[in-house]
Amino acid sequence: MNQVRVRYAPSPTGFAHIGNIRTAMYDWLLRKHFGGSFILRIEDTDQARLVPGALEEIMESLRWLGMQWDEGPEVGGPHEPYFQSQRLDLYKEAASKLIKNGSAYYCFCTPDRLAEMRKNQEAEKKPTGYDRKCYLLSKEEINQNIENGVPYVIRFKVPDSGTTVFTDAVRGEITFENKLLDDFVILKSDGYPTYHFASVIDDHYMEITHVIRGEEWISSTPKHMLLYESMGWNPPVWVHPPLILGTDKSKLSKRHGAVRFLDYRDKGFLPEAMINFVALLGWSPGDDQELFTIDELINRFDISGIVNHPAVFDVSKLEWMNGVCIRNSEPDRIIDLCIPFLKDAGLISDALNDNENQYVRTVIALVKEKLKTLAQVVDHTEFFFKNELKYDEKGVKKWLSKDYVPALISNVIKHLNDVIGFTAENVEEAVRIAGDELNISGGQVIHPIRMAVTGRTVGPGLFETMAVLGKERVIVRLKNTMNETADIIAD
RNA sequence: GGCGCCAUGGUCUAACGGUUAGGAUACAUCCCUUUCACGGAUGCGGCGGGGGUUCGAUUCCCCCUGGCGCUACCA
Repeated sequence: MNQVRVRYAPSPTGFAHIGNIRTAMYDWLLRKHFGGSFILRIEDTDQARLVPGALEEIMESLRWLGMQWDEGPEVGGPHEPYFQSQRLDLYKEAASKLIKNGSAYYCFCTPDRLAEMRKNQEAEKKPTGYDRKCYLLSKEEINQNIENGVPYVIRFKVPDSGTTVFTDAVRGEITFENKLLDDFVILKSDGYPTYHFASVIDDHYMEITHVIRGEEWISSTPKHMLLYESMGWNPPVWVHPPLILGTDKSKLSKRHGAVRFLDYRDKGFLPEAMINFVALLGWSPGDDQELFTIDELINRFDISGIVNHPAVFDVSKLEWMNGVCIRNSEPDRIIDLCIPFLKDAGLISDALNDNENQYVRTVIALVKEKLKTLAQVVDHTEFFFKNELKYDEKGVKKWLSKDYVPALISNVIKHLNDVIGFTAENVEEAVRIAGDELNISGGQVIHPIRMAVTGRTVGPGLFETMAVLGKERVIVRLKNTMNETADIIAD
């Protein structure tokens, strides 16, 4: 394939979600694979629904993933402006061309009449659609209305018969009966174009080669085809990836929890994991590989691999993949990314001195391999930062209620006191000797000690943990344990 | 209601007429291990139904069913 020109054309009426971003991702992958241009175009034609901050968030999502656009806001390009609200003249000009060649007409019907009409159609179980009242208006009536300042829209005149056929790159040929299509509005009474119109005009002028957009647009594509035909233009390649569904199998939306794409960043997912996972929601390389670097993805991505059936978004596989990415990452990177989570949780202060910083980094490194998300670092490391332990009740009952435990703890304390150089090796030796002296072996020593020192049954290696915590804290915790867990044991 | 798209284990998917229907995830068990995680092994679990076409259908065609989408002066 030659160079491609693809566009991601969000409307800033809400926050970017998984589905939106996947579309952008396919645009970007195609652009990276074949070369060309990835264009970001803002479809801000619905002035009533604009959401402040939405555009910033969309751009932030793309930037976080490293999917920089070649043309668009902030970077400009040969087809400026990239905001539809700044291209109104273009649409007006195109609309009057369509009026001139008989493909479109003025409509002065009020919203009330339209609603009434639709209500009646529904009551009669008839297909809804504009009844073409204004199509029959005479030139005089039209001019009169315009002179009188009657608000109007411009509608596209859909052919009464025949079919409109187009080829979707993932599903093949799709046919629609023209008579079932509505005379849709192309220019609204506020002078703004509708999506259908603006996107066609812009895609043409911006020389878009592939329109990639969600499957929900298939039903609108015949309208777009008709528009291209009336303008005398060639349509782009249509690519409609399948929808991404929530676990209830409906189109992913607000009620499915994390709608904001950036929520995944905030929960501690890595960008490469998101790219890897989301790319696979609706695309398959054709073989069994499913762990990809971004370069591999670029290399292997192809429209022919886009599947034609919807995918349910299941976070558990994403978590697995994110864990893989975390483990494959350099420790320093993960540590840097984890620190903000610890700060947000109040476990560490905003300004760390060198010693504290070193301690934090050591602690995070200890649990890196266990993390599925960066946010989990908080739970995994809490006992390294807080001296009041949250004792795991089951663990206390299982390991601290045994008769030998108090004596064991005392003996461990005694030997630990003598340790010079509180390293994992030295600590292990001391603990093991303490156990041996009382004829208590292996797990019977380690589990109670872990409970006493961390409050938990699971964690990093016990001796490393103790070495990192340091002699003082370990001994204090050992001394306090029996007191602090007495209630639980008695219960 | 009309129109359109889709249909392989719970989930993501492979298979382009002939396979014991493959992989991943999740779950379970076991091994490894001081625990957890990782890793290794094993197990559980699938072609929505009915007609055709064919020597032979998961695969091609039709019908049904089911799911989803669209049906705005929203995108």
